[in-house]
Amino acid sequence: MPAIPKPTISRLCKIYSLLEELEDKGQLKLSSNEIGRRLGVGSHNIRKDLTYLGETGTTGSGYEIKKLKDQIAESLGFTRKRKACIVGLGKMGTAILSNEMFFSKNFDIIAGFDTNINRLETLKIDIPLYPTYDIPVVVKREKIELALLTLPGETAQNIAEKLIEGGIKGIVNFSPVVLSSPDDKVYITNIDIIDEFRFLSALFTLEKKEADNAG
Amino acid sequence: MPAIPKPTISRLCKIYSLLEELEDKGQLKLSSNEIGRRLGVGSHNIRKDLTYLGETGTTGSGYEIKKLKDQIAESLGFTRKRKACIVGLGKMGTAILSNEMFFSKNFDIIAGFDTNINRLETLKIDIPLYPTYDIPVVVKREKIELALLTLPGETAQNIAEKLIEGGIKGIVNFSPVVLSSPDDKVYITNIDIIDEFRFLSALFTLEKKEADNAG
DNA sequence: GTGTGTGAAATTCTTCACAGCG
DNA sequence: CGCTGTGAAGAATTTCACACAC
Repeated sequence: MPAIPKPTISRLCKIYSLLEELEDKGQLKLSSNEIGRRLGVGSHNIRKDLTYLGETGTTGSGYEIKKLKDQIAESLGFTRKRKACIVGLGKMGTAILSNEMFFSKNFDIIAGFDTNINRLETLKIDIPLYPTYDIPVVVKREKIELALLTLPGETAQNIAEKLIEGGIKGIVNFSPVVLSSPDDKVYITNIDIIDEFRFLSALFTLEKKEADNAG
Repeated sequence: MPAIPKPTISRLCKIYSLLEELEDKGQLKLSSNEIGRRLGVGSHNIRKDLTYLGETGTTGSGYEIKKLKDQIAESLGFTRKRKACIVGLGKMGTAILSNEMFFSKNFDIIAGFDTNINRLETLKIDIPLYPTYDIPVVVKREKIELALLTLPGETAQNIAEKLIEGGIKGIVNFSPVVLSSPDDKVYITNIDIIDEFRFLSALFTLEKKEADNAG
């Protein structure tokens, strides 16, 4: 079987979320058409994506939600919970932590870190908290695989290096700087709301320019 | 000139952020190599991206930061500020608002909305606040182009329709549901931290499977 | 020598079109 | 019939390789 393309992996993750949502609502089946509509993608594309899961169940009238979900979980490795941590417990970090949705079935947030030691003492969070200089040792000891960075600014790169020193495998960076991986063994995803706003603005602009050229 | 590919637009937005950051630090020039390293992309790719800006300045030893930034702004429409709003003023929404970085040079957040009217009265935020049923009329009146959704759950789709009714042009959805655009005139970006964690987990898993197969 | 610019090649990804199944 | 599965065609994107400029 050929390797699964990155865009397909990304869509499968979203499909998985969607399946969770629909399963909670009690829905049992759905079609590639419905998935496509919900994700803003053609149904062809969805069906093609699903072929990478090996056999996807011979239905005929759509996919069985529970089964499909299990197959994605199996292929993509969502069958066991992974350990994660959060670095930066300012407003942003605590907001994300308090959002109960974050305690997903797939991840356990087992540690929090912050540079400000006083803050650590006042927070009412029921996960162990540590100062950031403990990152390498705690990450290594607890075998933490994933980290979420919610730092106010500049410090992100510096912290990322501590995480990597501890052997972290992936980082989702929510801090307003572009984080780069010094090492190709560590995967980094940068999320930046401003960049997303810019992306959308660019789409408006380019769409408009095109229309002007056509007219 | 051919249309700019979407992936290129996305990278140009990130490059723009990077240039802002470096400009603030007083740096004057940088090479495609440096940009590529910071973004985790090949320098070829960066150079190719930059050719879509028309002439990018005949340098020879890298790009002049200020000039390149202006060219991106010009091509992608970052020359004027766009009006934006935020819907959902729970912990997440207020955290993002209080993050001063969000008051970017490119966007003005001129309104906030929340369903909970009592909450609106207690918040100390210096932008006008409205209940969500006012969304269509306020968005239309203020000519708001962009919206950030930070809602706890289910309500997102419903709110999105109110925004569209008001004539919004783009939505960045931070709520934990996949939002779909009922209308192709409205661009929607879904950001979901769990999905990003899943994506990274999938990469680990697939990388490992591949290694196992090879061994 | 270091670094950009770019057509062409290579690759990756998406779309199509249609066979096959319930 | 509606819906899935899939090889083949097509399109979009990335990578390459080398000419040119400082």
